[in-house]
Amino acid sequence: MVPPPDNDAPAALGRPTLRTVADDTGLSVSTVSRALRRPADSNATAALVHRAAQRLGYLPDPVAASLRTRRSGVIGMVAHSLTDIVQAIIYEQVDQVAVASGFDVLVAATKDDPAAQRDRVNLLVSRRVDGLIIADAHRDAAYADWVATLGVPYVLVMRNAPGHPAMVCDDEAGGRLVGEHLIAQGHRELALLTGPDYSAVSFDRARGFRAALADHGLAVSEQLTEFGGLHTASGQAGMERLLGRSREFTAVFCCGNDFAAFGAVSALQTAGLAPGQDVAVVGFNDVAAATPLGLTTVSSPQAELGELAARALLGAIEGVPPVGVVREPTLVVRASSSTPLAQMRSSR
Amino acid sequence: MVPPPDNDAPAALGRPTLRTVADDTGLSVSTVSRALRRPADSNATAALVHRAAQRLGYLPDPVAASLRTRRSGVIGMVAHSLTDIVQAIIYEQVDQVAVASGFDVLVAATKDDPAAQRDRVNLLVSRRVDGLIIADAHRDAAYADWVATLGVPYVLVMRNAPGHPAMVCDDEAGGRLVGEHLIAQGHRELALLTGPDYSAVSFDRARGFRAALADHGLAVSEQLTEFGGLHTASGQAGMERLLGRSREFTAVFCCGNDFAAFGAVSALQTAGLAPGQDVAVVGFNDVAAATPLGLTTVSSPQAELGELAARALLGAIEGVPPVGVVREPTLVVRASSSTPLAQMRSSR
DNA sequence: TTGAAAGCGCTAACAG
DNA sequence: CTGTTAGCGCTTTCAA
Repeated sequence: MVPPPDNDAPAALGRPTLRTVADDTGLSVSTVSRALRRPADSNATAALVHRAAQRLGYLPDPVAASLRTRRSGVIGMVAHSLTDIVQAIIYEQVDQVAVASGFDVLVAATKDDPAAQRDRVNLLVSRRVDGLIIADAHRDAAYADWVATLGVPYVLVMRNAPGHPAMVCDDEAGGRLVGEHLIAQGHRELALLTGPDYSAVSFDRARGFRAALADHGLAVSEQLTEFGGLHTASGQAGMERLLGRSREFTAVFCCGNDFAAFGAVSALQTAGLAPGQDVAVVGFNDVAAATPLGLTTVSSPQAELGELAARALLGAIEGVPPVGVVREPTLVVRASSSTPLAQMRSSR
Repeated sequence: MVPPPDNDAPAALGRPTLRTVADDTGLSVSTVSRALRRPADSNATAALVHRAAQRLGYLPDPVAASLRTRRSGVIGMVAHSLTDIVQAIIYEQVDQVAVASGFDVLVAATKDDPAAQRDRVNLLVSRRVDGLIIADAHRDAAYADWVATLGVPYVLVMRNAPGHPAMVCDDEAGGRLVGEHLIAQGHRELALLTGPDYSAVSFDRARGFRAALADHGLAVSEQLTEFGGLHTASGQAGMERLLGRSREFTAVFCCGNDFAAFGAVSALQTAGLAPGQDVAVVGFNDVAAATPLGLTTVSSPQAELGELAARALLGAIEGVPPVGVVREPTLVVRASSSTPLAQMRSSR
């Protein structure tokens, strides 16, 4: 016969568990578990247990609890890249709201790769996240549609996808603002540096821009359209290709983001053209460096969208169906586009 | 007498478990568990089990496994903020290396708040992370010392703390490079916009800068020292305070980072001073926007440090004690400091 | 209120 | 190689 385990033995090595606290207080594990989830002052036992737990340095084990309850107090956020400042800002807002409500946030970056999107989301779900914030949705909604089948509450943020709850900026309006502004400045030969088409964000901005031009009987020629992407390097390369083909434009809209615009500015400078003086340049997002650079750009309420997304998700976890929100962007005019065409150096 | 549970009953609703696969194949749970961890082609049973698992849509439950094995296949990274591009770059490298080795990464941002540092690390540890990457260490090593007591493998990155394995840039050398450069350009009245003193990074840069000046019998006066922080807003405010007090400087080193330098540039512009022409400006990190702005700065191998940290941590998890690495930075001279003092507009 | 007991899904001895 | 048995630490019926 094997001797019965000695339940009063001090817990082996390692962190104290409920058992440790139970043995210490002479109570049962279940009583301790309950007591710990009441306020410390609700009850004599609760007080006793909280004190003992404190003294013993007990910390709850969320993974054990999670195994049992099938919820984790964690929400997952999937971004395309956290080196994109906009995604980082959203992440930080989400984190802040979540932590204030007793949740924690796990992030995952996917680089917009569909395989990574599946893998990361599956991991998050395996880890029992109570909800998902999707910041890297694609226009073709296959990804978002799949997320919706998972049975986990979710909301999209920044990037829209048809038929899903999303907290987004009105990017088409943003594109229009830029188009109207440049036309008002006298520009007629307009170039466009696009962002990735799979993102509703850059797609809609380009559409709005084109729509504004169309309203004035103008258009961006094929010739003056190039891919500018989301990075300084891709923006620079795009502008170099553009310049290699034509200099018959007086303004360019970098609809991907300000970083692409920074790259475009570099390329223009290298080509001996002064942004704002020879070619007007407009970006999107109004990141910090846009100010000292004097870059005209469109400001969108990124932090607010992150906060809205987090709140909507927390609501969804409580059973309140999330409802999408669209916020309006504003144009921020700076030196890179504030000189009317007529006064620019090489205006034709 | 309670009837024995019907083990052959189909698993209730919900995801298939090992039990589901076991029942389906007529094998035991443990056999299935083992088979699933071998290659599918190692064995007739393994093949059978893998096929069944596939067919039933079985996905392993990492939280259950983690509860049992006390390891998770997850490494934790704690950063001060992911909106700091440098921290984001490090995160992405860590993530990449980790994922390639079958690990996943959980991030947490602390804003350098000690309470948040404890909370977030505790959370990560509760979630059974197999190792920790600390990117927000402080110079007073209380935080790092505490992390070391946790019994979880860890490495520091970017920010050093005495007595801990760290992958860092030689920031003092970086500060020296800046000092030598500005002196060589003819500057004698030098201002310093500091970063937070709790970060070894900005502290060491300031020290190196001062040491270089001292080598030439120069010094930064109290009068010309201001806090510039790590953000555009704080850099701008710092420069405004500086300008409010004195214009007797011809160059400024913003040792916090390039964002602080961007803020300083804005403040100078607002004051009617042209960076590079009236006042030389130098930043640190060489972020993307430094190029179009023509900001002189110091380039440090951030991505490499992230990669090194991840590899060192993975080694540490295997039992190989991590050893710190120091990488040398390089100066990148651009327009904001390339005009010698003698040729600058308001040189005295 | 409290405690005993069962079990979340998995892995790890230990026998066969 | 296989199955049996025992938990990991926690929550949650269910009785007392």
